[in-house]
Amino acid sequence: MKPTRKQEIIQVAASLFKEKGYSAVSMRDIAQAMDIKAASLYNHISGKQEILSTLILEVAKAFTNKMSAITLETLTPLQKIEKVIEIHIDITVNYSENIATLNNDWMHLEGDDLERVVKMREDYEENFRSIIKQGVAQGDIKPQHPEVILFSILSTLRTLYLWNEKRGKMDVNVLKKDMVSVLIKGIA
Amino acid sequence: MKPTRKQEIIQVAASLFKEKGYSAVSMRDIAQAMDIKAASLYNHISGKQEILSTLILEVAKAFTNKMSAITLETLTPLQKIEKVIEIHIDITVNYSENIATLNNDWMHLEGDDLERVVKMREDYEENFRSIIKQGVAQGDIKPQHPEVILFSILSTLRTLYLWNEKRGKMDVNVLKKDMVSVLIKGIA
DNA sequence: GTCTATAGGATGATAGAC
DNA sequence: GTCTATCATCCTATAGAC
Repeated sequence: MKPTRKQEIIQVAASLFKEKGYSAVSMRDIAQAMDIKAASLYNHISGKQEILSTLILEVAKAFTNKMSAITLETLTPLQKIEKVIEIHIDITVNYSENIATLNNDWMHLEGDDLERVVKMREDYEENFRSIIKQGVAQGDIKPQHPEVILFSILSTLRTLYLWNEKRGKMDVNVLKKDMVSVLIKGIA
Repeated sequence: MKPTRKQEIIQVAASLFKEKGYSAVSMRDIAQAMDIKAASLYNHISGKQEILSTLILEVAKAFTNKMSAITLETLTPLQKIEKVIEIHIDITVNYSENIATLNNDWMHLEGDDLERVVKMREDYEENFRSIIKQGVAQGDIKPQHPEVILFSILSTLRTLYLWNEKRGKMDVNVLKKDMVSVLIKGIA
């Protein structure tokens, strides 16, 4: 599929945003990377804000959809956590630049988009928290502070995008197995 | 100890940088937060870059020093990892805004400062990697990919600063114990 | 779909008065 | 130590020609 000009702009912008952050990238930077002038961008997009919200909403929706699908499945809590780890790796492989922007520049969203994304993130976390609490209640997960478990797994998964160079050489399925093992069974 | 005016500026800037990122905060923003005019800032600091490099170098040095001290101690690899987790929590409690800036805005450093900080981070990672490899060699740590272990622990520790509101209610020593347990022994 | 030209405002930083 | 005034540059975005 040949990308539309709009999709091209968003992809180029995503790569620059990942490198320097939304605020440090100008419309001129994006245009220069495409070998056109900044004014030409506005024939395809309404402004810089549209690039940001498109980029972030795309991947935020992916996470939300996958997570609610997992919640509905009939699996043990530990199996669900395993699935969460796997979908995180899959989405990271496909949207690594979007995730950088979601993590680092969500606060530069404006209006309804900001509210929506914050809400999606809260819902996601709440779903994850429920899985952990259920695992603790069933005795499958250690009676540790659920917040500590949630935080430590989630921060590893959320920064996976930073790890793409080293991961590049690793097979995705090997990475999934290792990650599941380390996060669930520990290292000792 | 009463902070100097310069230290005040850096502290106020750190808080704003943590919230919106270095590039999105103007000298006028910093001045406004101190109830003075932007031009007055230049009586105390040479420019925005100086704020950034002071902030980052301060905490980068703290990590580097603590890490090389641990390397020299006579402990088992697992005990060393335990110590690394503990010093990360301690430094995060004391420098939470600096760490946000180190993590998110190091690429906006210029000249020698940029090189120095990148090198310090590489050295830090290399020390950590050595500890893990030694643990694997001795059979104390699972023969998992050392990179996966390194990455998963380090990304949890590096984003601890994001967790200060929830952590606020938790005792630091309880947090250390839980974190060590989750990261080393897993959750199952 | 891209260009030139430009508006209108923000930005980092300096000069010089108090 | 802070101020006002200002400079030179950069920013997002628009208008209108091709």
